Amino acid sequence: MASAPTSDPKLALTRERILAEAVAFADEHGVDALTMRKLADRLGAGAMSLYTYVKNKDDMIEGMVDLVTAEIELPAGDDWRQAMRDSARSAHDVLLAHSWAAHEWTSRMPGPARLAYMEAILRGLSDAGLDESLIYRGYHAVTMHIIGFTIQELGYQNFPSGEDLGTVARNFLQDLAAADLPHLATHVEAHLSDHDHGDEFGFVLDLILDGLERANADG
Amino acid sequence: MASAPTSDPKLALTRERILAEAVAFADEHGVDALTMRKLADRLGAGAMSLYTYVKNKDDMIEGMVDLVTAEIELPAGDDWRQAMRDSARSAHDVLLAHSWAAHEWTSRMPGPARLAYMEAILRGLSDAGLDESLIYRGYHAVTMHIIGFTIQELGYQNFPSGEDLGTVARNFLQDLAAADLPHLATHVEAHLSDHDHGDEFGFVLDLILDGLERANADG
DNA sequence: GAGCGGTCCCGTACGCTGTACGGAAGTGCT
DNA sequence: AGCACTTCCGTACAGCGTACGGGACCGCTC
Repeated sequence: MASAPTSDPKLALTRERILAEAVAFADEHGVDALTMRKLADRLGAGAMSLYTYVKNKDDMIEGMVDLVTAEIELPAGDDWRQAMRDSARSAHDVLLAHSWAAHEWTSRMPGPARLAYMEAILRGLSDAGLDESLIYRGYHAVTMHIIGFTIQELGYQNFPSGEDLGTVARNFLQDLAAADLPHLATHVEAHLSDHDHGDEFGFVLDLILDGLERANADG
Repeated sequence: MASAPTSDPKLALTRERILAEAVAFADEHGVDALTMRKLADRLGAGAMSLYTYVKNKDDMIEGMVDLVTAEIELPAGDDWRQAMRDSARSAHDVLLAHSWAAHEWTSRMPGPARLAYMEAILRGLSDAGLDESLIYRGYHAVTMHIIGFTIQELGYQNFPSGEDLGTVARNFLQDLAAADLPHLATHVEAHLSDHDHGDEFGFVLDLILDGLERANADG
């Protein structure tokens, strides 16, 4: 058996492995279901062993968010609007894929990957030739849109599970009819109807980018 | 002692009183610190007594969000843009005042007050004469902005407490200088400088409303 | 008065959480 | 062989949400 290190039957514990497994777990079962004991089980380790690599659970989730952030494509290329759109879309995709991440993103300190992401967005706006005040505002407008839109989108997924969304929504519609909420009923119907409203995420993003460009031209 | 009902020294328990006290507690200490036992103590009651009026903690928080939502001024008046702006500003103020609420808002089913709020926003956009598709998209754009912007704003308040924001940010700036993040450093400096960037919330909202009006004219 | 059904309240208990602490096991170095 | 160091984890504790069953009081009806 030669010289068997601790990692013969099971891999050695590392911060990276812990964070990756934690992300996988949260993707499958949600962050709320993520506990140190269950995560340790999955890693074939004891709960307390994790604390060698992770200060505490908060620190771990911070690391998880940063790991996810690293998946996002940064804006790149000559056409700043296209670069911005592509990156925003990538962020949107990533945050949808890790549906717990958007919520955590908004309530935690940024790690290195997120700082790099912030820097890249700001550089993108700067490259666009916006003046300083518009860079400042544009940054908030764009990131707000990415996070806000995604969170809103995900909100509808959290609704009473068990039954599928369509059934739930249809029941919901009946309640709406009973109450006196005609516009809301129409809106929910629009959500249910298959006919496409097109690329909503991009639509609002373009509203913002158009507005920034226009303000820059005027200013 | 005449006929002393149960509510002589302390008020009787009601759902309204529980929710109101829970909101007050969350305002003071945050939702995370809110536990059934501590809330019951504040109400001069036992923890399990609350469950007569509240299905469980989730149901209670749903009720809290709805109570807070009821504070928001609904859009009203002939000028739809001004009505929309006023209501959005009111929502922003309310959600800032109850800094835990925006997060809970996005992950829970709407109660009656929130349904009424949604209906009112949709009616406002409908009154503006937008076509159906733009009402659909405009609704999401506007609500996304209100929630997203507020959450983002609040994010900066959650950062390591104890020291004041200025000190923390200045330390943070030094780290940024060490790393190679010049645009981000500039941005943080802009946050720290007192010189006003004006009404950012309204700026982005106007970007969106302008865009909607323009799209409606074009479409 | 006595008895009774109903409402309101809560003490106790259970399973689960994050994590402090102290010790065990294995490594490389002298 | 002995020692310092790292890596790992068993145990324990305080605090959580809440199921369950019982007690205290109300307004009734006889």
